[in-house]
Amino acid sequence: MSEQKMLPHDMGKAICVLGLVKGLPPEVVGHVASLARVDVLPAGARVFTQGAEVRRAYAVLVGAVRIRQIGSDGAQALMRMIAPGEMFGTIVLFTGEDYPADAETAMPSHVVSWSKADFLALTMAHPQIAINIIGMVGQRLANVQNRLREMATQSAEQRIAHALLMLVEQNGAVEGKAGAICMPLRRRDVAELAGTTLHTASRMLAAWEKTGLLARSRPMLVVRDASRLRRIAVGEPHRKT
Amino acid sequence: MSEQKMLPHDMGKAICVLGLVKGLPPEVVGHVASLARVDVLPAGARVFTQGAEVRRAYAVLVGAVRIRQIGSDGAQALMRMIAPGEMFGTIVLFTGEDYPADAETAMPSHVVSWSKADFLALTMAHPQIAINIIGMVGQRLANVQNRLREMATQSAEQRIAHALLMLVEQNGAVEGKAGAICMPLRRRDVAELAGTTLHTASRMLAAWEKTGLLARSRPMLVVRDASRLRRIAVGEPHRKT
DNA sequence: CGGTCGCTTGACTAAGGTCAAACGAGGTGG
DNA sequence: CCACCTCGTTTGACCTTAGTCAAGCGACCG
Repeated sequence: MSEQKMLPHDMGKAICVLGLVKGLPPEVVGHVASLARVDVLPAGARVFTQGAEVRRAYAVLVGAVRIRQIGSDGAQALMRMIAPGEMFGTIVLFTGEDYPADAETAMPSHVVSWSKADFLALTMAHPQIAINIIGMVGQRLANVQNRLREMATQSAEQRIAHALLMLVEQNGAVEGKAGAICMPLRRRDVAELAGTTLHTASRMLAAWEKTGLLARSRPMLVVRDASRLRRIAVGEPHRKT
Repeated sequence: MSEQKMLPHDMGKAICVLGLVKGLPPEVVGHVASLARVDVLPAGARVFTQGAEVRRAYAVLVGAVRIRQIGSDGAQALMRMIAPGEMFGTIVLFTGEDYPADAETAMPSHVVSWSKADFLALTMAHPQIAINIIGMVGQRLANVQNRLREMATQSAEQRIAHALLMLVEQNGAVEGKAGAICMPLRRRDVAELAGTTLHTASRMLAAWEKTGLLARSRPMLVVRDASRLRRIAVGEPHRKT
């Protein structure tokens, strides 16, 4: 795993993008930054492995990370894509369990991390950090619960639409009705995000590309008409009750 | 909403069952208890409503509470059943959003609660409480993520089996291979938990009752053979990849 | 005793998963 | 520079799961 330290003042700036340190005085941010380690990773590098003991908490500075969970039966689900500025593998530090998923870079990335001991100490020392973490995980929880409900009640088409919309929001690169998803996204990724098969996802996306709803700029996707996609996402009810 | 205060020393004892106050000195537990309110509610009472402003954090002392989310299309999903000793409507206090779901009693219940201001103040004053909350929500998140993966990859039969197993674990009333689910559970509840329809759930449960895997003691269910149910839950793979 | 609510059951259907095969682009080595 | 190999994708044909529609039953409550 290739790794390097940034200069302190660079770190301070880089760290600021994290919600983690919101509301903290600059000197504390500096302290948080001083404890951080930065790894520069190629695409496809494993950051941590499902079932492994938790040693560090992570965040993405540049690039993207795939968080994938594998069931005991071997079935895979893509829990989330991590965009720059987001943390991952953090909450599990507080539950004492092992990593519940695999994390691997989806493209060349810079990943910052803290040791478990340092991170726990920071949390105890600065209640504001704890509050920030609760807020972050609260939003994650709300997000996952929404996906759970969608998964339970909506059609494959709607779920795929929702997955794309989520990715667009997450990446923020929106202009007008269009929004780019700034990370490599394979059909299989979309399928696992939406809880469907590679084949169904491929058919659906191909159809949408045909109607100009989507465009592809090689490994990335561009949503050309977000409002139409949103209409599909809430679509006409397919189930009753 | 019928409501009453318990005597202080009773509250202290009752509050102790909550993971919230784990590791706290007795006098702090007493303080937490002194700020609590207890409501005695009949079955079917609304505790809070999806979309309403967050004012209080809750826990169940006796009884059971259904947490149900309704999508914009009207589709309903049962996010969780709350058993005695568990908290609900708590995390959202820290995210500043509205309640993301409805909460209503599934049977006559005693519900304890704290005001938002009190609860936040407690959290700031005692980092250990914040840590406990992160631990709780972390486990919730892990649980929901597991359900999400199951929802995405498993058959209706497996998901229903998982839902029942989860409820048995949650209620702890296990003896040998059998485990009672100590709360009223309608077919519809099981269906919404497992992300399937009333009809499919009914068929499945009826079949399992026929083979002696399950038994029904009026509004509750008893799992007669947990190991067989577990075998169904992990069942032979229905999907590839 | 009647009404409501929850449950059961059967017949039908369609969404979407499975199986199979082939294509295209990108990278590598001869 | 081309041949080849691999990985991701596309597409078609088929079939199963489970959702939909439609009744009817039984139990509990007022």
